[in-house]
Amino acid sequence: MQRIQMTQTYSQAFEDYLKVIHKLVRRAGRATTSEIARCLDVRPASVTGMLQKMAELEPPLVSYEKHQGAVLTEAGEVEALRVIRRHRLLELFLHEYLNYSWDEVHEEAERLEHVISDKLGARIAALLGDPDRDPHGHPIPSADLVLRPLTEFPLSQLPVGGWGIVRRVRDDEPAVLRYVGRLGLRPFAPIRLVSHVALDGTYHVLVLETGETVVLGTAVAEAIFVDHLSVPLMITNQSNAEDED
Amino acid sequence: MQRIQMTQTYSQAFEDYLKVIHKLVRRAGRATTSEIARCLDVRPASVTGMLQKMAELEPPLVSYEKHQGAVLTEAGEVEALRVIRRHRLLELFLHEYLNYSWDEVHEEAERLEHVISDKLGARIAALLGDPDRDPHGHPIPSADLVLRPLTEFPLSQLPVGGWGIVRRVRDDEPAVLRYVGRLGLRPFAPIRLVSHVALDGTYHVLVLETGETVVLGTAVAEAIFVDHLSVPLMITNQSNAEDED
DNA sequence: CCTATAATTTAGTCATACCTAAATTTAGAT
DNA sequence: ATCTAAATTTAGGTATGACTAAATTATAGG
Repeated sequence: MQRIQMTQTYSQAFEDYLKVIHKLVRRAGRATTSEIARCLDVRPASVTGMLQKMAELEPPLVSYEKHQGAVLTEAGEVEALRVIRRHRLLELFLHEYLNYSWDEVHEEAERLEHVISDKLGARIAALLGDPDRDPHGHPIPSADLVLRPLTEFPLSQLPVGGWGIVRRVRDDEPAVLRYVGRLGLRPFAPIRLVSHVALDGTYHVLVLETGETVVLGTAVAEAIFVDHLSVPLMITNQSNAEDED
Repeated sequence: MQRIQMTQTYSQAFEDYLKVIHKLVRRAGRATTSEIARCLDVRPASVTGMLQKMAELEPPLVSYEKHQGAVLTEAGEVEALRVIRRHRLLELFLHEYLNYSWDEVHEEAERLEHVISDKLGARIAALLGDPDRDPHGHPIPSADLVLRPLTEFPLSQLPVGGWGIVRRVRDDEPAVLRYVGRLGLRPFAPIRLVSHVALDGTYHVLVLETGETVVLGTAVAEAIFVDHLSVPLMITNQSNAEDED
């Protein structure tokens, strides 16, 4: 009465590579050896070795040619999305049920994502009501592994004077998350880019909900992703829609 | 602002060895190479190698001499109890919050116990109200790693005619757990050993709560642990304290 | 077009944790 | 006390997935 593992399972290392390659391919069309190495904090030579292995599995997880970087195959995409789904479900679960703040969830989920069964993933998803966003606003792939396409772009690319709504914040820097959270820059927060000082690379941002204008450096302004918001008034309070700093 | 891991951390393999050695030492005073091998489903030669490594760590986790088996050192005991606490907290958590039945929790906890942080362990313990039993009745080491001493003994050792109360059931055989659970033999269930048929090794057991007398084979009777119960009446319902089958 | 630099790959190591086969030690039966 | 069977250890090997150093390929500037 041994339980059979229906689903092929890959090493933690492979799962980490798949996640990173998925991210880099989304961002740039392909994942280069050195970018993967940087993301995983390993040496490029190690990445070359792993890409060769992943490309020679049956089925292959990546399509890889020497010096050309890698992209995910169909099978690789599926596996990557499975890991990403587990990760984001776990983040939300830790946040909702175990009192984790949004800067703490990532690190714990990084380890748990590799060991939870499909059953546990499904139970967590059910408990959370089949959610589609993690605490940082990242989309959670659906149970059938469809990932909502991303429309948002870095706050740093908002036109000066333009309104936006925060959609997500990069989750891999706890310090950034704590800082940004304290400023009220959380998913769904309406904001306006008041000005950009090219001299020192700062962005002056009005946070509608607090009425405060905050000043962000480039690193932070590039870690916050927003959508355009044409009519800011629809949201909320009285008269500060035209406040100036 | 890197987070420092205050607590020394050991490989999953070491943690598994520590758990098994802890169990065997409790049971028999020391853990032999072949018993460890059987429990972990590895070859004795592999165990020898691991015992040598664990004995030469600083601090050593086991005290080991050739051909004499191993016992845990103070440090090994602490680590073993930490893993056991995580395992049992996880089992109860899965049972209470994620709809796992008592035969499902062990397998999932086996993997999770190696990756959850102290923080997550503490949050789970708090949520559960600092429990002292897992779903199978095994004691959970306290936060300061004290393990309640065991008084219970196998049902098979109950004197014929004697009353007992189920304290715990071995958790590593899902089929046994499902079977035993269906019979009502769960922790705190009062029972009476009606008779033992030496011929075929069966035990006839009255389950007070259901009024049924069930027949158990040796394997099952040795997987159920009970304490003596002098006065069965204290517990519950009307007239079946002296029911006979 | 050619060269310097950056990116990548190859070749060879290492640690972990398992394995098999063979040698050795222990322990029980006569 | 001895011999045999069981338990244990040693020796040598494998797969993973990292590393370094050296060789190779790609690319951008002149």
